[in-house]
Amino acid sequence: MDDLLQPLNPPQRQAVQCTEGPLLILAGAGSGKTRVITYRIAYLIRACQVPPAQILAVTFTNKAAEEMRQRVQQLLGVTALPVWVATFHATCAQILRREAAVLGLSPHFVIYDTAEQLTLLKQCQRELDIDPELYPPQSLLRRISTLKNELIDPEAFVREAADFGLDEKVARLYPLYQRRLRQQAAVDFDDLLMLTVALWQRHPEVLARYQQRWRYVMVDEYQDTNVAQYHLLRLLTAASRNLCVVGDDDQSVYRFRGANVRNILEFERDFPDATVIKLEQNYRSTATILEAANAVIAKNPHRKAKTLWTTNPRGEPLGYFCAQDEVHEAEVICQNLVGLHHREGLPWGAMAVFYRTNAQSRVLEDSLRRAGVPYQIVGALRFYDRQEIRDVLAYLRLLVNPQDMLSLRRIINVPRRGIGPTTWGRLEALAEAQQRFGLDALEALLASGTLGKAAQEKLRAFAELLRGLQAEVPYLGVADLVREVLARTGYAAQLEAEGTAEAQARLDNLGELISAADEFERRSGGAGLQAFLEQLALLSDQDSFDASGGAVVLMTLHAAKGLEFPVVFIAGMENGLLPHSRAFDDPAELEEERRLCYVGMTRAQQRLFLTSAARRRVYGVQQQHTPSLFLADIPAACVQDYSPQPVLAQLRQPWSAAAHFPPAAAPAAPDGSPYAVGTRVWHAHFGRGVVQKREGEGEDLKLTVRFDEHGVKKLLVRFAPLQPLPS
DNA sequence: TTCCCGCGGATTTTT
DNA sequence: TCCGCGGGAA
Repeated sequence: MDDLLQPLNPPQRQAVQCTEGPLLILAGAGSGKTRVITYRIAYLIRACQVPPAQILAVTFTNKAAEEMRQRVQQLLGVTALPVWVATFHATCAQILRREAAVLGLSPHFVIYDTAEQLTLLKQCQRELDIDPELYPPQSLLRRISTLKNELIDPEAFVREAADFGLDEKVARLYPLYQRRLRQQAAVDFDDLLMLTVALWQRHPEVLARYQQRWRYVMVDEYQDTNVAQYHLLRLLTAASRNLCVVGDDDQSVYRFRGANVRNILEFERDFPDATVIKLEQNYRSTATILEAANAVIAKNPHRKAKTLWTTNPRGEPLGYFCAQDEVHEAEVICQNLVGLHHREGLPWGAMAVFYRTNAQSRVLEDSLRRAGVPYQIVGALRFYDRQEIRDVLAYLRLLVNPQDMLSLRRIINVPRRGIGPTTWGRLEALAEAQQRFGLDALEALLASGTLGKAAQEKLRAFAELLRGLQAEVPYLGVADLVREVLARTGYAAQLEAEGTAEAQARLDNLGELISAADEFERRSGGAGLQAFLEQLALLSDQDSFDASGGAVVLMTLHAAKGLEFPVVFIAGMENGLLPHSRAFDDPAELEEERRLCYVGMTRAQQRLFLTSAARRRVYGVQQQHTPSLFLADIPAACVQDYSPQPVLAQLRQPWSAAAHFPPAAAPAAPDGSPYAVGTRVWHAHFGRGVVQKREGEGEDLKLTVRFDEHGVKKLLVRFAPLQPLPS
């Protein structure tokens, strides 16, 4: 057994051998945390004789899960292993399907993604006559999502919600939204977690089954868990107490999604008998890269004390370049990629470019394409978000769950079959009146004889089409079902008839969908349509990343978490972008931006390049940007400034305004007045704020301002004691 | 019912 | 800048 643990350093070995009771592994970037988890699983099985089926390992992405399984199997020299390795969401989805009956949920429920949630919420909003201008659906949905992540169900919220403002609206919307979900046998991402917690809390006998089934629980990326996930873990391990969590508070970057750093910071309070092990030796990066990253993250208050060190060589200094604008920036990055590839023989796939926002990828893409550099973008326009794919998937979902009104609505007139809003309105009214949904409602409508002759005939043909497809489900594989849908609905024929390049691209994408279905069938041993759809719904952006590909990788800093590359570029190192402009209002947000920067820097093994642009087009508007304040924290000895006019030295001066204030100057609106959207302002009563919106002009200029302390106000410039802040 | 046009809002990050 | 939605006309 000792030979199994041979490759581990002392703290790693200690972590692996500490198998009983609560265990917190604080694993710094590049300290071999994945290795510790995989060895720990192998050790439990081989040395402690734990049956593999009693082990649960939770990861953040499906990809990470798959990799972990492979590695454990490799360690143990087996080709299959009944260890449960999956994401929280996938695990909960499985549990909910199995236990659906107890909750009064259909076991064939569909999982709605963000776009579908938004569609449904907008419907509810219209129904309740809540003005989308005053209450943007996005904000309402975010609020509901937060509530779910905090395990506050509609009933509870209605009891405690404020009776004014956004929450008053949410208190009306949330119950309706939830009711609509259930009517069509749908759940959203957050429901997966919230419902599983509810299931376990209300049905101790069900919980007991899972407690016995999974006696050893391991969680990766614990810093990114939210309240719901925290409760899931507490419930599940209440009896065994064998909970091992691995994480790094410095890499917590999903606060906006409800992730709660508290979980990791207070693990020791939650589990007073917990063992805590720190992994502080970094095996990934050069000493220079590590020193630079350490210096950046050191500025954050509220961290667990931790000092990463390495025995790796110092390596090259970091490179920094301040470009004129974003096009120039992209070109410089591109030239360097080409240089590294041709002069130093680095494979394209060894290099990655990170950025803060997806919008930044476009300019980079243009440059790379022109230069003939092969690249892959991770997560930008997801394959499964394409219209044609979503259309076909809507058909497939309807076959599994005929109650799904959202999918029905999506495809009832796609391709065109002359069924318009009037008929749909009838269907919706009937659904509400008779509480019958989806195909069921459709057939009730047909039977009611209230439709006109033409509408009746069209609808009948459509219902027949769906019933026909439904009858095929038990007999056909997933790929064949996709082919059937494409053929029988006339979807493929319509695209072929179009004959445009765009239509051809869509057809190609659909071909790829068929391949994906084929692949799924092979790998899953014919698991069926429902499993296929579920896998797609829970796919993450990172899952599309092909590590073996010989292409430069482009992705957001968030997507980069957990990966590593010999060479890393971080573009857009500017105040307003990294840190993002919306983070300047809130110290906690600013800390998160710093962590994001740290995550990006620590992905690099050999070389790290940082770039910024002095001017940048945002929504087609030119903006002046100052270099990121994070750059000032990198020790001078670690970085070389290659800019035509070096700026780093100046940035490090403590009196440098750029290091403390975000935008360069108060931007002026096209009409020359000083209150452009985004301008920071000072109000005699409300204090500091940011202009959100302008209405009217001249004398009547009205501003919507979000104040740091007093929320959103509408002000008439003529009367308000207001002045723009210069920077 | 469908198509077209014009306007407004978005862009932070995502299981 | 671009996309999506809503409203109005054919």
